[in-house]
Amino acid sequence: MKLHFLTKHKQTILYGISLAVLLLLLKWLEWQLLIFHHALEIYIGAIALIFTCLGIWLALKLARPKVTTVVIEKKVPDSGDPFTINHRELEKLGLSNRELEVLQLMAAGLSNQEIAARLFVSLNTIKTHSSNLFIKMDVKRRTQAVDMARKLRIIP
Amino acid sequence: MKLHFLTKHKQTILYGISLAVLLLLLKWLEWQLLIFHHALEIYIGAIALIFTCLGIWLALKLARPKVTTVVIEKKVPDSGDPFTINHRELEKLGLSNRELEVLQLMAAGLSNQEIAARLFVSLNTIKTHSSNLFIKMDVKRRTQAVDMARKLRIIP
DNA sequence: TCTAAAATCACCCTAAAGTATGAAGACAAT
DNA sequence: ATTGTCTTCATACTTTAGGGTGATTTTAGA
Repeated sequence: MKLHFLTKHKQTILYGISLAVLLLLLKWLEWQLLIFHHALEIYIGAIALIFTCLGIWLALKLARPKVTTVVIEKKVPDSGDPFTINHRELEKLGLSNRELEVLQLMAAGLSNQEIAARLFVSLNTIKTHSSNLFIKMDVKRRTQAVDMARKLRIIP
Repeated sequence: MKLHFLTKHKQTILYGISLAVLLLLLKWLEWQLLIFHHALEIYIGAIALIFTCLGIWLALKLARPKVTTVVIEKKVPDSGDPFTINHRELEKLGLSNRELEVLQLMAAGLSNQEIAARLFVSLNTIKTHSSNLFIKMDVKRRTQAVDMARKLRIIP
């Protein structure tokens, strides 16, 4: 039981010991201060330095690592079919017809102005559609939207 | 030049100002110490606390975030072609290494600002690279460039 | 060593993209 | 009839992209 406790909390115990050593060091520094009365600035500086390092160390040790999810497409050899639309992903996004059209024209490299002309609507309409589809796809830019759409096989 | 310096080093300047404020605070604390002579422990404690926080803050701000990558494999029907770079087309375009890098990051949906950060160069540099590659590829926009690059099999 | 291409950066300016908000008509479902 | 979504459009504003120019520094080759 005791041994298990030791092994399990080895980390914590080590931290505790380190802290104790640190406090001893501070006490020693304080004692030094009594001898060299004009070393206050040095003492303060040392304290600052030590605790800055402590803070950095704490942050690095304890901060939870950021988790990023990366979708990697595993290619599966498949017969001839070059491209089939992934209807499941498409429905999951909830894009409307018009938004999908705009997305496809974006992927072809058209500007909003050109898309508007192609679809016989105003530039503002295209901006609205694009903004909405960016929100639905959770992206910030058209290039991201196109990239994601390709990865999800929504567009060729 | 000056304005750009201000905007680019805004972060750094803010850090500097924060540090200055912190030092002022310390001076003030020191002055307090002269009045309440028995507050040394409190003073030291405050220093320790402040600099621990500073350390934590520094670490969180400046340390590159640890990234744990969670890979989710996603099966995608593939036409048996595992993408081979078309070196002939690539040479025909005459893109430089850096320009190709920028193009690839564009295709991943990054903004010029993000590309600059990724490649550790300035925004202006990325703009220059992108302009040059647009000329070489004879396109007008990044979206067109990405589309053409995919069609020419220069990027996946 | 000299040179040409590549890479870097800055400044100014315009164009395009994107954000936020509001609104109105069409149309299907309840 | 009311509700909700889609589509359309506008206005105002901010941010990003892109064009043009000029410059310095690296780097690789003749």
